[in-house]
Amino acid sequence: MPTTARSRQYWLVKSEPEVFSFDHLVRAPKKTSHWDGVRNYQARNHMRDGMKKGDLVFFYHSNAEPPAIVGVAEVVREAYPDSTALDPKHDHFDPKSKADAPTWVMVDIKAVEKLARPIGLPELRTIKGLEKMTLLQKGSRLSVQPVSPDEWDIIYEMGMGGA
DNA sequence: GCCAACGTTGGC
DNA sequence: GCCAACGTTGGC
Repeated sequence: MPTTARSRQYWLVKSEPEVFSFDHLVRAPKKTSHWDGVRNYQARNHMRDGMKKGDLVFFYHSNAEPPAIVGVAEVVREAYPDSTALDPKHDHFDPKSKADAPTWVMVDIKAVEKLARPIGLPELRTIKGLEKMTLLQKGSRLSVQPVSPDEWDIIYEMGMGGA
């Protein structure tokens, strides 16, 4: 099997809707925004090493009532340096990150579609087949996390009201 | 607003 | 290298 063959991967990103909601993304120019401000190494690694153009992303609203998966986005640009880490005036400035060796990266994501029905966290917890989903693990705070194809299919089907 | 869980920092 | 203290995340 050719090693270049690689099927699309799936992800989930969290955002507080008060700060940046899925609707913000939909209304952004070209429905696209950089996903900056990630300051966690594991999340950074997922963006830097895992996210490829064409991968699909669930957009999750944290600190919402209820917290919920609300939309689908697509990776349209792969990891590049997060300029907000290099700007001393920026909230997300990180003095340890250097311009010639940036610690933090961002990707660009584009809104694809809003779920016909948001799938709230309490409901997700009841779905068979999602027991191992990273989002649902106790104490899980990872803001960029992988989603398995099976998990993706289950949630997408529920959200788009098929069946 | 509370607080449990997590990640990071820094003293030793 | 350990680990206590601290800051943050994010559900409730």
